[in-house]
Amino acid sequence: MKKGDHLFLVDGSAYIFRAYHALPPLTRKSDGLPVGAVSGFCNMLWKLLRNARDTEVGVTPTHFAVIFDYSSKTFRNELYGEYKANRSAPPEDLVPQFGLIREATRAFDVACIEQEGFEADDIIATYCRLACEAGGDTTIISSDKDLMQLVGPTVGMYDPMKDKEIGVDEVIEKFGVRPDKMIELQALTGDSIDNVPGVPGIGPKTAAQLLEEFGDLDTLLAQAETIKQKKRRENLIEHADNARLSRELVRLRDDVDLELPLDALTLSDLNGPKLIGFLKTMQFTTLTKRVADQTEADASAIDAADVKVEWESAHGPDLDPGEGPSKDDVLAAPTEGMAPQALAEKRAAEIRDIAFDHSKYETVGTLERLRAWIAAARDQGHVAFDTETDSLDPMQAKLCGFSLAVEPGYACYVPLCHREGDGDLLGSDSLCAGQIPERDALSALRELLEDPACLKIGQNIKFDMVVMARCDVEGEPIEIVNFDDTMLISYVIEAGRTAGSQGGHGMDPLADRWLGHKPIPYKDVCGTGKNAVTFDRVTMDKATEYAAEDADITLRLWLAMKPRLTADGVVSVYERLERPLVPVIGKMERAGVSVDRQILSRLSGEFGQQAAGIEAEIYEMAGESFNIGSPKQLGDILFGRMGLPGGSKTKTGQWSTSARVLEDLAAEGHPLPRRIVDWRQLTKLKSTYTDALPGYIHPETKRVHTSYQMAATTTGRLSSSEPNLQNIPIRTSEGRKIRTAFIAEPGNVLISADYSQIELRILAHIADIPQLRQAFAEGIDIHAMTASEMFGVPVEGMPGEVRRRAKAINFGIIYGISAFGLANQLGIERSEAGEYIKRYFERFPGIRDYMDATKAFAREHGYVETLFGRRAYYPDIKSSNHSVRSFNERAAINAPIQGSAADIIRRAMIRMDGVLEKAKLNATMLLQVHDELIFELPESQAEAAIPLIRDVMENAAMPAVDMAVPLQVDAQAASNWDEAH
DNA sequence: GGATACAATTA
DNA sequence: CTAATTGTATCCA
Repeated sequence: MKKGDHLFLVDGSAYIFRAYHALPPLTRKSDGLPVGAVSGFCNMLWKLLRNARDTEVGVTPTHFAVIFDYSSKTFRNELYGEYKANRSAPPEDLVPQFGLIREATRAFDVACIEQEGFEADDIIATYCRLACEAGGDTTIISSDKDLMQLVGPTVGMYDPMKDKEIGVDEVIEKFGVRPDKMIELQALTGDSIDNVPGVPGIGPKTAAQLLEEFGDLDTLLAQAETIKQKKRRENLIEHADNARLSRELVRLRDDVDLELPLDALTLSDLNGPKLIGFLKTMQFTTLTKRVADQTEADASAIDAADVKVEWESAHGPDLDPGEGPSKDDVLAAPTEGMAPQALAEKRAAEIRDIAFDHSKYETVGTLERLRAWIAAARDQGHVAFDTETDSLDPMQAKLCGFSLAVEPGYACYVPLCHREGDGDLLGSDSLCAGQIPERDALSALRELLEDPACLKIGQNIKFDMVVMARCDVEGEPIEIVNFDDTMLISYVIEAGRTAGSQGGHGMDPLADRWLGHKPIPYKDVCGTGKNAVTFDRVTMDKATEYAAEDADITLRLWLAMKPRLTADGVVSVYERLERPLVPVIGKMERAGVSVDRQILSRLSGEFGQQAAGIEAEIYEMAGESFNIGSPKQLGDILFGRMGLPGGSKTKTGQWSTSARVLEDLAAEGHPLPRRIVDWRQLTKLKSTYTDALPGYIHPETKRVHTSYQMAATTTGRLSSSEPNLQNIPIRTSEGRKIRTAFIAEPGNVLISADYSQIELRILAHIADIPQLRQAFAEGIDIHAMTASEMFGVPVEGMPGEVRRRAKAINFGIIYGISAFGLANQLGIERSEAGEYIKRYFERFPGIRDYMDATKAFAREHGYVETLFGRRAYYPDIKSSNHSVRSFNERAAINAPIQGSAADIIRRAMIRMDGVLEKAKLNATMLLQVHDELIFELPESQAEAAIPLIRDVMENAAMPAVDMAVPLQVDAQAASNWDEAH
């Protein structure tokens, strides 16, 4: 470096925090990766490097470096252990941006500097000194007051956000002292964010005045007795040592042993293609264009770079609590942007105020108009999309039309195959006029749906995805690439908050809650009962009002709700546990499972015959015939006419005829109740499974396609319906037979892989219970271990009954145990159950601590969290009604355990396809049953697939959560589900 | 036909 | 004692 050269030093870490807080949240279009701070950083670097002459800095750099903090552990912590101890962990959507900003620096071909044991400020100070000695000038890109001590004749500062230079005069204007006195000024004022003590009661104004009066800090402290103000005098005397310590903490070191010499910072020519590759990866279209223009590169010829994003690495540079925003940064933010919470509220309120006007919706009848709408959508970068079909089952549904919304109030409906005429008389109905030929409309639509640069917003978009995938007009299924789902956003921000009467995450309740709007009821459009018609028979005017409104509402909901993800710190739950799962589950639903009709029909016959036999026996014993399926009639017979002793009663005052009660009666020697239980079991198996399942076999695929609900439970579990394949019998030998009807295609096998004791393992991890952790680490029988701890019985030769009780207690713990419930489960007295619980807590005090802590957390915050940050709300946990409150407490204790297990298997499912594909295995994931995954694949590949599947599942928590307990997965292959499990 | 009660099935 | 769905009976409009 020589005279006339100019060094730019960017305070990278400070900039990251400042940009994060000052700029509105921005996420990458294709995958929701948070990139707001990265974008701000890139724009700033570009400006500094290319337009330097135009800015007020007025100079062009010859040397350039971006400097980051490496870790919060520096020599200052040895001086003062509490230094920066107040700082909290950075927000979750900032974490992935730390690494990206370093990548950005490299893409700009600028030195990227961080050094262990030193703060960025010390490195900056050292380069400043070296540049000064070489006769060059320096500009520090920062507005941090900690750096102002370096300002002098050859060193200036520049605030890139306010586009403002800070020189000697500006420092004096702001703080009332010359830059070389900044150290002493800060020594007096201290800094609550960095936890620099200072002297109490002294702020910047007083400090400047004192330094002016006494000249320097040592003189001031030596002559402190002469100060008139009593409090100030006492504080200065009492905290003199703190002031001296603070001076050492704020003084920057300019003697860092640099890894990179000053001359290595010489600015090289910009590598346009490299930078463009990075910017394309980030999808910063405006800046990409600008860089391409300036460097005369052809952006379209450059591929997006392969940038690694580590959302989850919990350790490493920038990530320990040492790096919260400094006070200056936080104060600077509100003038330039808004806090995420305020922004979310403002946005929601603005959207709510926009009125609905159904008359403005357009019916699109020509390809030109459709193209115009699609162009508007692409121009905007996002569009709400909704399909209209003739069925709620996406595997049956035929597409009738679709709607788009580009801005609130601007929406259209594109009818595709609306018909008119009398459908009952063959051939008398015909396609309505004014519709685009379906093929043309769909190929235009494909362009939009498959364009990764345009975000498609749906309400339960999995439905639309399955419908569109089945619309393979050109032989290729239509994909929806790059999407958001308002149902899932709602689920992530308010699971549990809106349960019950308020009505969950469907469009109608969401529109009511967020927009104060009641959508046109479906009944008003299609009628009800036997007058109901399918959507393709609705007149196009009515269809447009209804369908376009749906897209309009979806768009508004997205605008109103999306910012809440950032405000609540749950972006990663949505992006890592919900959104990527949508196509995975869509694929499973489309795959379906093969069910053997013959086996079911044979079983149905068997069950029917047995039930009929038992029915006759029952009438014989009862002395009359009655409706066994009616609990009311049954109760009258048993407890009225036959005079048996009743057990418990139901909440309506009826005698209970539950299996529990009937089994107790059977144990007392009455033969009839036993037969009732048998009859009920058989009729249940027949009606719910063997009779109903064949009706779900799809006419074309010949397979059964369940529907998974992603937003149905409070805890994060999926649910399955139509048919529910998550409650196929397994407990009894009769029931198990039903599983033999779930088969692989000829030449294929089914693999069932299930987690062993996942919830107890999660409990052992969360509550950190040494005995449980050890037992799982050693792979020993967990229920026997519990029994042994509690009852002092050795595991060897333990009676089955003892282990059974311990097992019930272990389950009870996961369910937020109560003496009442445990007594019920084990059929013992409540007092005895209470004794068990007491003894359990004595042996495992950590469990009680976990339960108390969880309840306290839920009461304070109104929600609990899983290991992965998913929230479950329990608004009634403060209820004055004891049973309501207790119920909520138990649910709140259970939710982090059940929910963490649900999160883990979701993670496994999301990763699974990629791993199997990479290993060239043609395995299809078919079903999920909470802790189990079912696959179908060629028999020859089963041996190779099993270890792979186990590996993905066992390591699914990593790297986000490093479990203290290993996860264990058992997997087997067989030709049917019964043998595979 | 729609809502509710009760009993069954699963993890 | 946690989380779900389904089928039948029953009551009500």
